[in-house]
Amino acid sequence: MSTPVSSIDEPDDLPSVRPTMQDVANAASVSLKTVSRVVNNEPRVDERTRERVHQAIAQLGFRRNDIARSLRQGQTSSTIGLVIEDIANPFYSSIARGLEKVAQAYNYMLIISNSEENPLRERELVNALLRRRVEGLCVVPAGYDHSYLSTELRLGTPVIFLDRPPIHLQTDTIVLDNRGGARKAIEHLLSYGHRRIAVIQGDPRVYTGAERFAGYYETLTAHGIACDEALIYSNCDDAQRAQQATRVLMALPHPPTAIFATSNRISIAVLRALHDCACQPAFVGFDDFDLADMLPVPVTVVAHDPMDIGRKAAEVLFARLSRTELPLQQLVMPTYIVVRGSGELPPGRV
Amino acid sequence: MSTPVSSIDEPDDLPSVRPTMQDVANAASVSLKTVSRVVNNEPRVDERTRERVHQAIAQLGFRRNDIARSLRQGQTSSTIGLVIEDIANPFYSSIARGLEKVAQAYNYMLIISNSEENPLRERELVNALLRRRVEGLCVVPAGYDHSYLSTELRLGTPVIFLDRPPIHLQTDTIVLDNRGGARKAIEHLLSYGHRRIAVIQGDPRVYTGAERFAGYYETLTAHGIACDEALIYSNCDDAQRAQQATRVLMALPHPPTAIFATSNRISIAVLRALHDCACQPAFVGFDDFDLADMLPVPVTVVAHDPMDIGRKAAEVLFARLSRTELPLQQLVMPTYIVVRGSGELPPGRV
DNA sequence: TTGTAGGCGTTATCAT
DNA sequence: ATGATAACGCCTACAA
Repeated sequence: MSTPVSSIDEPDDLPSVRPTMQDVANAASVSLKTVSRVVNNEPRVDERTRERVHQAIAQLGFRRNDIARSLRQGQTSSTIGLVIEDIANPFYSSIARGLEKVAQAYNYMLIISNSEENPLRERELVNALLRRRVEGLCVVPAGYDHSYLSTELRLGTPVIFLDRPPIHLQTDTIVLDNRGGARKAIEHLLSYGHRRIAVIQGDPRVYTGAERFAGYYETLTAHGIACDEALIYSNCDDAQRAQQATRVLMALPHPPTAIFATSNRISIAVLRALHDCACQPAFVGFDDFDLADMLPVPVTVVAHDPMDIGRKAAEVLFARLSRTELPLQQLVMPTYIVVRGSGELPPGRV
Repeated sequence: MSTPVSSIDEPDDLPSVRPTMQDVANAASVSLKTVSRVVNNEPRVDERTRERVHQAIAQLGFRRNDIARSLRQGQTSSTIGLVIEDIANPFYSSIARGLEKVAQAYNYMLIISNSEENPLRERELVNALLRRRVEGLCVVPAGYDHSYLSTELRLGTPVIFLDRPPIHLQTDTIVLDNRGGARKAIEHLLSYGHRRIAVIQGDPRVYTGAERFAGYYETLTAHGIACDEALIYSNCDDAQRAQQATRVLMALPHPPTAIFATSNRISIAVLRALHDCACQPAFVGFDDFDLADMLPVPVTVVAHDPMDIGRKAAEVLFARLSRTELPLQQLVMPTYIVVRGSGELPPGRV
């Protein structure tokens, strides 16, 4: 073995510790401030000095520490936080994409974290993001009390709620026209002669579901149709339960002639159940999904543009960050029926 | 109007600037260090002092600045970076989910950025993440030269390549068994008697596509079947082109009896085209997708577990972060055939 | 139990 | 054109 005097373990003579501006300054025989000038492309640096500094930077593998940089007052972390239920869900990943697209244009980065629909985790994640000094926050809330954010709002951090409004807190919000979408779905089915329309929904306490159910209920009532309790199934976010509900519904002595599913995941479960039993009621689902047009009976849905939610949220957020005067935003994004076949099946064929 | 002496614009007397530990210390009449102790739950603080500090914290809305905290040597940013092509693509969002799941267990956060398959942007994003001192990096590379990361590796930042290996760089890599998956697909079709098997692929320079095509080519050759150039379509990542290729293929005087699509997106485009024309060759696609089992002819695919790629990547990454001795990782994740119907159609029905 | 001094890596300010 | 010095908000080390 050779003399283990030096702690250098690389074949070249480069140290394996992360270099700082001071290291670069030493290597280039200039002051730290000159390195800072070069790194930040400030003017008034001699060309030869600049060149020398650049060489030292390349040789040492120096990279400006943006964390230290952001510590200086006025400097920003250029980071925004997003809290969602599950990034693997296409609805949320589209929102994230829309957000990130705008963020990239502003040279901001996006920290994404998954609450898994757990109020406690939501709050922990929000706090963790704020401790990291994200400059703005987008939240798809899982909890039922967001007053814990009021101080943060007062301190100037823009917080935008997506898909569901905040509770006990006033801040910018972007939601879908859930109720209107459901109304359109039910009116569509009514216009094809359906009178016994079942609904399969998830947790009725979740805002979106509650609104969609309200749209269902209101519309039937408005058309003078009494809701048959036997046709209402709740807490079917789980695919198993949605399928079971579908089977029970279709086995009723007087089954529904149409089914309305209040979400993507429920729709797919219901369609699977209908696929297995041989019955074919009319069907409309809330949320569009891939290949809906390719199924044996193409699926009519209430669609919307999730990526646009993210984009709009980002626009509001960056407007706030740039201190643009802006009233409280309460945006409602449109929903619309996409007619494909399943929603136009006539009644009386079950 | 009352005297506008104070700059306070809130009804209460709370300042609207973000408080620091010093502010809390002043409010509680203790030293900064005592506040630090309370904030970090250190022992040896008098209960009454602790209480007073907690009150000041609550009143001022103090939140520890983790950016400043991480500046102290030895402290970490507890952040990892992920560079992918597009988070809205379910394959990548599943990877992200797997990663984030493990990261959350370690109390790390995940910064996600989209390269949009642009090598330049990939590099910019990687650099931006490193400037933010992410402690580790996961990259689905778009570029063709990753030597720019060698210095960073030497400095100790774990970098893991996902789905595609790095070029001109040695580092941990997790890819799918692309070639083996393609081989299984082709052997499956061969076992059902197919001899004219077309392939529709994307950019042949992209690693995954190249491997999958190689698997196709090798397997045919190994079985003594000469590849018919007329049955090979490349650069069909665009849905339009994939559909066009399918139509041209099926209009050949001697059309293929089976089609192999090398990706998710291509599969869906091909199936759409086949849906329109009335022909029904056997079909196997690489990548599974939602509702593949619900299409009129359920779709046989080469499947894998994207979330597991993310999980495994995170495990390797955190092992490296904890300085666990670990040889260079070159993981190959398994792929397997999911038999559903479309891949078992016999030849001679076109 | 509590406090003081110094430094993390950068930028702002002011001097030379 | 270049440099010295003082922050930024926090934690470590040590002292009282």
